[in-house]
Amino acid sequence: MRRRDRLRAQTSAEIKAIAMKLMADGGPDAISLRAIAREMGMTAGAIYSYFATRDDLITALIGDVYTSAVDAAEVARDAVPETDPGGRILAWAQASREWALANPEGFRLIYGDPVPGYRPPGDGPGKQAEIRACSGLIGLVAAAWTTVQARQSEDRAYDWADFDRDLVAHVRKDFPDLPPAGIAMTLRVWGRMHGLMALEIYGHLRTVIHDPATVYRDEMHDLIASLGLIS
Amino acid sequence: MRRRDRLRAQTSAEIKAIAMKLMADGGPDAISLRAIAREMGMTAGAIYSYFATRDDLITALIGDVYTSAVDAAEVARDAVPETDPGGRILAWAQASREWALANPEGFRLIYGDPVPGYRPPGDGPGKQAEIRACSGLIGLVAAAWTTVQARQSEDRAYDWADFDRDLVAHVRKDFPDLPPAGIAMTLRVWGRMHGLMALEIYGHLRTVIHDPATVYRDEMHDLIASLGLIS
DNA sequence: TGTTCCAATTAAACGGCGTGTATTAATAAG
DNA sequence: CTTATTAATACACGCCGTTTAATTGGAACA
Repeated sequence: MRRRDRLRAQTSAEIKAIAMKLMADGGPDAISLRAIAREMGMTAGAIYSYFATRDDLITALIGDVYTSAVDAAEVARDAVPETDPGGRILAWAQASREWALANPEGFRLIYGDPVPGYRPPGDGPGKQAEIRACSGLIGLVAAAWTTVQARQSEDRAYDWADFDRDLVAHVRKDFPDLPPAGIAMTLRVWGRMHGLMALEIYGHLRTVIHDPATVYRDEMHDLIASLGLIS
Repeated sequence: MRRRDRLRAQTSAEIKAIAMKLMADGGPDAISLRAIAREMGMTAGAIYSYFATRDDLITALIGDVYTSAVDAAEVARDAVPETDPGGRILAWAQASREWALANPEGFRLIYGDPVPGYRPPGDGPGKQAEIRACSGLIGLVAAAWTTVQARQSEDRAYDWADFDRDLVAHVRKDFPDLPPAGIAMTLRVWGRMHGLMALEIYGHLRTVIHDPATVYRDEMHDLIASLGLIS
C-alpha cells in the first residue's frame, strides 16, 4: 500500500514533468494527454487514473508554475535588505520579468488563455499561489506605506468592503497599519509590473523596440520614485 | 467577374461575422471551420475557398477586432479638445478599457494566445492595426511632450537605433520634435494602460477587488499627473 | 502456498477537430 | 456553344479528449 502510493506519486510527477517539457517545446497547446502518454509509453486512457480530466492536469501545472514564479520573485526580494523597500520592489519586478522571459510558456499558462477550452476552477493550487503572490506584493507596499501615504494623501477613499473578504482578513492581521488604499495601491503596482511584461511576452513590443529591458527598468524606477522611495 | 467578386466578398464577410459570433458566445476556441460551416449550411471544406487555412481566418478576425478597438479609442480621444492632452490620454485609456470589458474575447484574440496553435504572421492586417494603435499613443505622448520633457529631463538617453526602423521613420516625419525617449515613454504609457486591463480581463483581479474601475481610474490619473499634465 | 481483490492499464470506440484531395456543379469568358 | 475557372461537395487522414469494458499484475489474506 505504501509502495503503491509512492509509485503513484512518482508517476503523477512524471506526467507533470513531461507535460511541462511538451509545453516548453511546443507551447501550452502542445499539452495533450495522448502526447504525454506516447512519451511515457502508456495509453492516453491510463492518465485518467491520475488526473480525472485534462483540465485537472492543467490546473496542477498552473499551481506548480505559479509557485516557481513566486519563488523566484521572493528569493530576489529577500536578497535585498528590508531597510531598502524600494530595492525590494525593484528586485521583485526584475526577477518576475526574468522568470517570464525564461519561462514564456509558463507565463502564458498563468496569465493568458492557458490552453484551448480551459477554465480555471474556483479554488485549487493556482488560486493559492496567486494569493501568495498578491500577499508578497502587499507586503512590499506595506513596508513602504509611510512614505507612500505622504505622497498619495489626496487619494480617493477606499473601503474594506471594496475588496475580497478573505484577503481583507489576512491583510488586517498581517499589516494592521495598512489602510484599504494600500490594497488598491498594490493592485496598481501589480498592474504596472504586469503591463510591459505581458506586452513583451506576447510579442507586442517586438515590432517597436529591440530590447525592452531599459524601458521596463525605467518604468519600475518611476514606480518606486512615485511611491516616494529614493531608489 | 464583377458579380463573382461581390458574392465572394459577401460570403467572406459572412464567414467572419459568424466566426465573431461564435467567439463572442464560446470564446476564441469556439471558432472552428466546421462550426462556421454548420451555421452557414455549408461544408467545412468550402471555407478553404475563402481562407487558405484556419489561421488565415483568425488573422483576418484579429485585424477587424483590433481596428474596432482602435476606432473606439480614437473616437473617445477626439471627443476631448486638443488643448487638453491629459484628458485625451484619459479618454483613450478609459475607452480602451470599456471596449475590452465589452469585448473580452476580442481582447484575448488580440493580446493573448488567440487560439490553440495560432502564431501571428509577420505582416498582415493585425500588424497594421497595431501600428495604428501605437501611432495614436505616440501622438498623445507627443502632444504632451513639452511638459513631459521637463519632468523626465533626467531620463536615461535613448537612441533611434533602439527602435524599429520603419516606426522611427514614421515618428520623425509625423512628430519631428519628439526625441527617442518619447517612444520609450509611449511604451510605458501603453504598458500602464495594458497591465490592469489584462489582469482584469483574465480574471486575476476578481479574487482581490470587486470593481477595479476606480483603481484603473486612479492609475490613469497618476499617469497623466506624472506626465506633468494637470488632469 | 493458493486465492481473492483491486488498482492500473489497455484496446477500442465515439464524436469532433483541421487539413488536404479528387470530383462534381455552376458560372463567366471566348 | 464550348471552355476554363471556381465554388462546393464528399471523403480520407491523423490528431484530440473522453468513456467503457476487458485484462493484467501485484498486494493482502487464508
